[in-house]
Order: sequence, then C-alpha cells, then structure tokens
Amino acid sequence: MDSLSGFLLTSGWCSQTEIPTQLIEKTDSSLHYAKPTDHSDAINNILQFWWLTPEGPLLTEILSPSICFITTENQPKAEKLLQTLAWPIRIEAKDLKNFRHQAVSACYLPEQFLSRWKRLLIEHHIPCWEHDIRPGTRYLMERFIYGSANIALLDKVQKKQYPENRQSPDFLSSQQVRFQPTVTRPKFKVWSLDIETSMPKPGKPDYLFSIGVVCDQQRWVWLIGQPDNNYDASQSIEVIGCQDEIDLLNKFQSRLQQDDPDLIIGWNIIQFDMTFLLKKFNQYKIPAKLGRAGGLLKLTTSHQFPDRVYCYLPGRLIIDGIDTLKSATYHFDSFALNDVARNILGQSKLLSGDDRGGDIEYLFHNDQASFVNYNIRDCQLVWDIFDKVQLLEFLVERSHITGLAMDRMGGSVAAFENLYLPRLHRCGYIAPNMGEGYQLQKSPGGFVMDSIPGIYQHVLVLDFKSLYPSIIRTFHVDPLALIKGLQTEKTEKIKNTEKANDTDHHYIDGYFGATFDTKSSVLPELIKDLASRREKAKAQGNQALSQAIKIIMASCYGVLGSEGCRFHDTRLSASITKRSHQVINQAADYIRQQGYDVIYGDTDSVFVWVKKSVSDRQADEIGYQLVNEINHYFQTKFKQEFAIESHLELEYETHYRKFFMPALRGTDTGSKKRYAGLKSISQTGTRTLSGELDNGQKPTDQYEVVFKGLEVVRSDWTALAKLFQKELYTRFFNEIDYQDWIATFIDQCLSGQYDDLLVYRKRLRRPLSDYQYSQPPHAKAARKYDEQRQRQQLHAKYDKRGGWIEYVMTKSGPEPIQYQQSMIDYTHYIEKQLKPIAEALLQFTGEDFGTLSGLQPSLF
DNA sequence: TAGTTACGCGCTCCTTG
DNA sequence: AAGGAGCGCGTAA
Repeated sequence: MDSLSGFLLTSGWCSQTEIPTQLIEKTDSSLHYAKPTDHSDAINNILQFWWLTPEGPLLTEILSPSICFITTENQPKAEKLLQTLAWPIRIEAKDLKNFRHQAVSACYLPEQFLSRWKRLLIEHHIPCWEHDIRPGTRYLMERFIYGSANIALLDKVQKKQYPENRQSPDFLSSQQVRFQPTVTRPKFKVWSLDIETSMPKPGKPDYLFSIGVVCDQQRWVWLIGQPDNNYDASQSIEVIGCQDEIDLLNKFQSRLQQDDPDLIIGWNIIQFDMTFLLKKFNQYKIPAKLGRAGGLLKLTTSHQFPDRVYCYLPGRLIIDGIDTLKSATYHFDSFALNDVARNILGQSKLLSGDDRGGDIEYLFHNDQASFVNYNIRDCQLVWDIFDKVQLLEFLVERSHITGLAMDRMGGSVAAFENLYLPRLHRCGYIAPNMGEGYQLQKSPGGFVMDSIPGIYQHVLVLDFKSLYPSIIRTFHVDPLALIKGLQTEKTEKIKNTEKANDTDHHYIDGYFGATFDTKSSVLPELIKDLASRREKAKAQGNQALSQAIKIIMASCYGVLGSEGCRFHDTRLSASITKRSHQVINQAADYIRQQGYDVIYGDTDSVFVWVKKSVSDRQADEIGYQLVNEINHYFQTKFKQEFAIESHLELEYETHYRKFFMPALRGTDTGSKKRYAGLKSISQTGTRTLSGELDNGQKPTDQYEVVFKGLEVVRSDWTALAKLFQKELYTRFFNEIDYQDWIATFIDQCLSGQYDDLLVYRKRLRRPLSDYQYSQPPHAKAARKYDEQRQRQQLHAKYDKRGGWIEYVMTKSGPEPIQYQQSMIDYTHYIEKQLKPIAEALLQFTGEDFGTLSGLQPSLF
C-alpha cells in the first residue's frame, strides 16, 4: 500500500455523534459517519489531522479515545458509578504507576464525556490524572510524531472535492492510516494578507475598505469601488473592484478556496485582520468558510487573557509575524511593522512608498493608486521579513523538535510535556497533576557575584555553555529519577541496607532533600539527544533548527520551576540552581588560585582580570588554557565525588581590552548586571535568527564598545542620554578627549540642537486607573493624553489596557508629545539624563561633572 | 492555549525631625 | 529637609 510523507498543518477532533459542520452540506454520503455499532467503538473521538504532502493536502480521520487515569484501587468504585449511567467509558488496569507508586487504570472515553466524568470522580473523591491531555496531542506524541509523519495509507485514498465550489482543488482523505516518525520539510503555499479599514470612531461603524494579498506569483487587492486602472504597471497588482462589503467578502473567500494556500501570514493578523473579517462575515451572516473542505474560521479567547484571540481553521494555518518573532526570541523596542521592517530589512527598503501621504481613509477616497500600493506594501514587508529571518523554517523545525503546531505561540510547558510524557510512560509511570510537587521552599535563581567596580584593562569572560541543561544531564536532575530515588531511599531505610553495596543502582543527592536515581531518568537522555542534534544542525548550517533546539533546551529548567507545569517541584529547580552556585564559585576559586582576579560573575559566567598587560593573542591563550583546565578539573572532581561524568563546558567567550564596572549610583559598592567593555569586532556573517553568526568569529583590528544593562540598552532612557553615553564611553576607551567634548555637548543641548532626542518612551503595563499608589511621570503624561483626547471627543487610550506613552519633560512636568504645550525643561535633561551617566564614569577618573560641564552650580 | 530569578534606578509617598 | 520603603519598568542571564 502507498505511503506519503506529510507535515502536520492542523489537528482537531469531533465526536462521532455530531457530524462536523463542514460536512453537513455534502452530497457525497460517503463522508457521513456511520453510527457506532457497538459500545466499544463509542469511546472514540474522530481525530482530524490535515497534512501537507507531496501529493497535496491530506485529511486523515482516526478513531481514538480520550484517556485519563485513576488508581486501580479506585477502579471498582468508579465502575460502580458507571453502572447507573449509560456513559461510553471503559476502564482497564494498566501496567503503569503514578508518582506515588500506586498502580493505575486507564479510563477510555470520548472527549465530550471527559469533563463530566472528571467532575463525577472528584465528587466521589477519586483522583484522576492526565485528563487535560487533548486526544490529538496524545495520539501523536505517544507515537513520537513531531511535526512530520510518514503516513501509511491502508485503504484506498479518496480524492475529495468540495461540491459547492467546483473550482476548488482536490484533497486526499483517508480513514485507515498508520503514522511513523519522519522529517519532511514541505514547500508551503503562502499568502501574506493585510486588510485596510476605516479609522474606528466612537459611535460610528467600522468599514472594510480592502483586502490585499501577496503570494509567490501574484498580488491581489479586493477593494470597494471601481478600479480606476491608474496603477503602476511594474507593480503588477490585480485590483478587483467590489460593489460592497458583501461582494468583497464573497470574492475574497472564493479566491481563497480556489488558490488554496496552506499558510496565511500577516502582522497582528489574528488580533486584528481575522477578528475584523469574522465580524464582517457574521454581520452579513455569511459562513466564514476559509478553511479546507469548507471548514469554518473559529476565533476563541482565553479564559485568563480575555483580550487575547486564538484562531482555528481546519487545514490552514494563520501565522502572525509579531508573535513568531517573539517566539524566536527576537526583541524590538517597537513591533510596529515599519519599525521591525527598518530593523530587519534595512532602511533602503522603505524609501519607496514609505510616504503615507495622509491617512488611509483619505487615500481610499481620493488616491486609489496610492491606496492600493500602500495595502500591498504592507503585505510585501511581512513577506520579506518572514523570508529574511526564515521564520517559517524556524516554525517547521520547532514543530519537529517539540511537536507544537506551527501556529502555537508560547507553549514551553506544552513542548516539554510533548517530549517528556511518552518517554515517562515507556518507563512505566504516568504524570502527576499540577501542584503535586514539593513547594514548601522556594528555589533560588542564578548566583550573581558582588562586583569589584573600576576601570580595567584585559578582562576575560568565561561562561558555561548551556549551564542548566548540562547540570540536568550531569547530575541527573529529573522528575522520574527523583521519585525513584526517594522511593529507594525509603525502602532501603526499612530494609536497613547499605546504599553503597548496591551495585546496580547509583544515586546522586540534589538539594532540598532530593535524591536522583541515575538508572531511571528521562531528561538527561533527552538533553543529550537534543544537544547532539543541535551540533549536527550547526554543522549542516541549519540555523533555524539549531535555534529551535536552543530554545527548548533552555526552557527545560524554566518549566520545572513554573507552577504551571505538572512536573513543578522546587527540589528539581533548586537541584539545578543551587548546584550552579556551587559550580560557579568553584570555577572562580580555581581562577583565583591561578593568580588572576575574578571581578564579577552572573549565573553562568566569570569575569577574569588578567592583571597584566597582554596582547590579544596572549589573552586568548590565557582564556583557552583556563577553560581547558577548569573543564578537566570538574571532570576529575565529579568522577571522584559522585562517580559521574561531567558535561559542563566552560567556554572562553570574550576578551575585553578595556572594561568598566560601575558602582551603584551614589556609592562605592560594585554594581551588578551593568557594565561596558571594549572588544574587537567579530566578522559579521549574515544575520539570521537571533543575530547569531553564520560563520566563525574572526577577530579584526576593529574595536567596539559593548554595553550591558547600562542606559544605552534601556528603552526607557532618551535618545539623548544614549547618544551621550555611547560617545562618552567610546571616547574614554579609545583615549580621545572627552572632557571638552562634555562641555560642548551640553552647550549644544541647551541650544536646542538635540530637541528631537528628548522623548521618553515607556509602557503603562496596567490600565491608567490602576496607578493608585503613586503617579509616576509616564502615568501623568498618559493622563494628560487621555484628557486631551476626551476634549476632542475621541476614545481614551490608556484607561482600559495601558500601552505605550511618549512624553517630554517640560517646565510644567511631563507632557505627551502629541499634545506638548510647555517649554522643554533642559535643566531636567542635563541633571537627570546626562549627569548621572557622566558621573558613573567620572567617579573613577577623579573628575567632576559640574566642573567639566562648565555650568555654574547656581544654574541648577 | 502557564518558562525562571536577580537586580538597578528613577520616582513618589510617607515618616521623622 | 532627609531618608527609607516600595512601586514600576526594563534588563541580565
């Protein structure tokens, strides 16, 4: 029989008793599901997976139940409950135990009965486990299907066509399949979509003006009105005029079904575009059949974040660029499309067509050609960003590593569980519920050393590569290893046997009373596997895969320390962090014994002051020698103390030719998490995911100043302060005059030369009304903003959800830049933005800001 | 549709004198 | 007036 390799697009389920919405109108009776004939079949759900295969889209429909577990001890009690009910639930004793080492039985039932079954069990004080694992997720993970599958087709594949839409393409459908893990990297058909609407005004309805789409070959704009055919031919945009919103929705929908894209990408596309479109579909009572086989667009909101919208569309994925960049660990001060495009694509891209020339509404009514270009330009920018950063490639690889759907954002806990649960089950255990772990003591975080402030020459930074994962691997920190270790400890106490005599088992003590059984662990092997796959990906130049693995590895510690994870247990997280304290202190001690000073360290790094003048080459030699020795030191030490192999890897990361560690403001105490240094610029490769370099680091004789934690890297300091600090440090490190320059800079500032750099930009993280305790400047500015808006009879901006505020400091206090009325308070900027920056450094040169600035103290 | 803790700094508000 | 507590934000790792 045939088999196909497929990449999972969407996964859903429905019950056998309800016929899926999209099949109701079908004339082809073969797709109606036969009523279950016997009771054993009634426990099943219909799992619907849409795959992309080389033959096109494939829908597989599989009968499989939902599962939860109870103790076998409770099974008779549970079965008794069932006797009076005609619920399709089967209970079977399994060769599995829970984390309390009790034998468990599995309940098989359809998803729609799960919550009432769970409720009934709880009412009768019968605890149950793993009831929150969705059946589709469980089906795939238990078969180790992550993202891709080799799909064996056991029956004749049906070619399906959607009857009401004759032009729509065929898709394959099969109900008899078998999956095997594989890796396939599909060629998606992608649409980049952006809609234009009227500006929302209080009491006025919103109008849909147009929908723009860019794909591989074509560009379309559906707009309301007659196309005036006055377009730039080189843009080759097909403009489709529509009579009204209904006509527009229908034409758009019909083209979507016909062109049949796999992915639809956009900018804030779910929260805005899809939400708006669905509202319009609902307004005109048109079913939003935007999915495959006529599947309906479904938007839901989260219980916890009512503002957040989630989207489900059978057979197609809707993927947001902002969310995806964030999940690939990108960060920008502003995620506005223009700002991100400027950052990623470079300035030049925007020069053509950046001129908005009035707002969209004006263009729509008066300048159709510009309007159309504008609409398409945004689609194109999104397309180019996805392309440049390889966002889709990243999402595909993430799916292959974690099993998360491509459109699933966040989900660290889900990713961890996808990997951990099936392996745990193979070891004979089921997972605990949330809150079952130890949490009487709080687990500490990373260790941050007290720093020795000052100006240095030749500081080396050594840091442990993936410290937490390597500790997990080395010390067998693992949920299963923990409960097995503790169990053995208990029984051995009873038997009063010597642990040391037991040659089959080997235990490592953790912290907070933890003991790990090295023979029964899951995570260390998982980490080992991920690490080796990452090395392989790097060697093959698969940046996206390497990045995806890095993220999942780093999150392994995070989820164990998170109360939202069922494996949360502070004995686990503390066994990682407290061990890291020990490791970093031992490394620092070793370095001191070699005659060097350790002036600082944070979590996984040590800053080594060489204390003598060295060339770059000599510095590198010292760095490499230290890391080699220390790695060897730990290997020997751990072998002796614990009889384990060390997987710690200290790396020589940076040589700072010059280095500055500031003091806490107004004191002589060394600061933490803030420093600057001068280092040689590495050869820059193509910037891809998260700015890692494609090629190796090749030092040149160019130097750059690196800032960590200081004002330069803080988005809530003004551009003025950042410019000042950057130039000051650059001059200082390069031994260029800074004394006279400071005075000049202040003069220029006072003369208004930097007036465009005075804006503060900050977020109100909560609604304005929540600022009860105090009124910080940004809240004052936001209040003034909303007051002005109210006067102009516009919506208040900050009362419901906070948001970004931009303000300047004037003689009458902070004022939003949109409504600035008073004069700039230059004294404020010099005193509060420039002076503290200068003094942090001048404190160590023995100079005085007041003197250098040339200003009379009386002025202030 | 749940990754973590540690930290600095500007600011406001409140206590103390 | 001076100083400390605590808030709010953004950052390091």
